[in-house]
Amino acid sequence: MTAAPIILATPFETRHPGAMPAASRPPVLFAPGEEIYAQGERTDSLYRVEFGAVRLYRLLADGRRQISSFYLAGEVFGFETGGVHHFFADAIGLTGLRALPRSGSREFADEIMESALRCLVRSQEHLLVVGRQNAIERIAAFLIDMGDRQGGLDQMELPMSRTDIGDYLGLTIETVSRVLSRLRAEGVIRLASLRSLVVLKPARLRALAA
Amino acid sequence: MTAAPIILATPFETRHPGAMPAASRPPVLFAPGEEIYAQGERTDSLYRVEFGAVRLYRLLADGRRQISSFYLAGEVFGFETGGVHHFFADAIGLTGLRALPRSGSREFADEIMESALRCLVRSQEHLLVVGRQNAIERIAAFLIDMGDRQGGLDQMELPMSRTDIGDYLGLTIETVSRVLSRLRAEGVIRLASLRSLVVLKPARLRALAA
DNA sequence: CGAACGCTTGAGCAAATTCAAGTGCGGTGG
DNA sequence: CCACCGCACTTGAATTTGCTCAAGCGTTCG
Repeated sequence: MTAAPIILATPFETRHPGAMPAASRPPVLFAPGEEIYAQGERTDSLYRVEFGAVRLYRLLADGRRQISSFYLAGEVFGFETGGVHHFFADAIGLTGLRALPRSGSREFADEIMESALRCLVRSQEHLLVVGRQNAIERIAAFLIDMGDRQGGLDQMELPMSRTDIGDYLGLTIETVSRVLSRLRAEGVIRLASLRSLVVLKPARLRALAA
Repeated sequence: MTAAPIILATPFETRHPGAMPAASRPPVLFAPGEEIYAQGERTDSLYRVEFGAVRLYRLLADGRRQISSFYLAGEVFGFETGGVHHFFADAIGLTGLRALPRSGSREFADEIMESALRCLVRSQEHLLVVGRQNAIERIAAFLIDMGDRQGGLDQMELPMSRTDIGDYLGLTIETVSRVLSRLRAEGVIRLASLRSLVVLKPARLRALAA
């Protein structure tokens, strides 16, 4: 949640990608936990994740956090209205971003539109998970989604912490941990390490997600 | 959830607004509970609500339902990707819709884009409510939102049933009812009728929503 | 080696759900 | 006009799910 103490020895580019002129430059680096933008800040560009992962979230006054989405390598984020960010965005691990120009050709605009709409559909699908599914179903749906977005294999990396997963799924960190333990105990998944996971019984996992 | 037995004596227009040619025609009527479109159907237009109200939702295999949004008079809905609907939409009460052309001038496209992005922001804000707030906070946030969308007065109509409200907020109908009863008992709201509500203590309601 | 951090696990608790009766209102028919 | 019926809503009691609080574990880093 707070910026990590890492100091990037050789910043590739100016610290603010919005100021970056063209597209074919090296990506801007963000340290683990570093803020990309804050709610209320002005926005003039979109970002594509080159490597690493990003979390988008909102906060309540008392500190409760809801992560609305994660963005992995290759994905685009930063859609906003009125030229102002409505969410916070920060890098999860060491992350490289490339700014995309807001304006451009008609085809490019259409592509952005399509991207924004996919984002909308995804967001509303996630609402179904958070609003109407129990803890096991939420975790199962999350793991399936993460797998699909990492090439559809049954091996995946979870770049985010358990707290992040909880704040994404509307659960506490303890519940996330308990459900993962239970899935492990049942032989549905194997945790190669804390952040690296193999699905041993994909069919079973899919059944749990429904 | 199912189409009401009302038969509209004189349909203003063909039953499918997507087929409607221009914009300046009388609106297409939908009976209470009537389906506007289904998940998986092809889409080629957007809709503006002229009067009445619309619910957009998704279903789980076992019948659990999550309403992702309500649309009231003046609001636009129907944004989708790949030309296919990802949700079900139906009329809540007697509802009039006007189809908007998908294509058009650049300014019109920009307006649609802005509308879609507002929709995205709204959806992600709602996720915070469903994912991280308790029953009282959810109902309070819902009432405030409904009031704002009906002119910002403290008097409002709730066109939807308690079941709809529950399916929107991720609560059961009983919990919705209990919370409304409690707000009434505390003098925060007054229920003129089941579907008509007055906020007596707006400040208190706002405090509860946070 | 010790401290810090992220994660796991357990026990008790609270909030919301489930199950089960009621209540009231609008509409229909006698 | 009034009684009845159906439906949406309300209310209560018991249950369950996930949360809170608390302790312990393991890995990493200074």
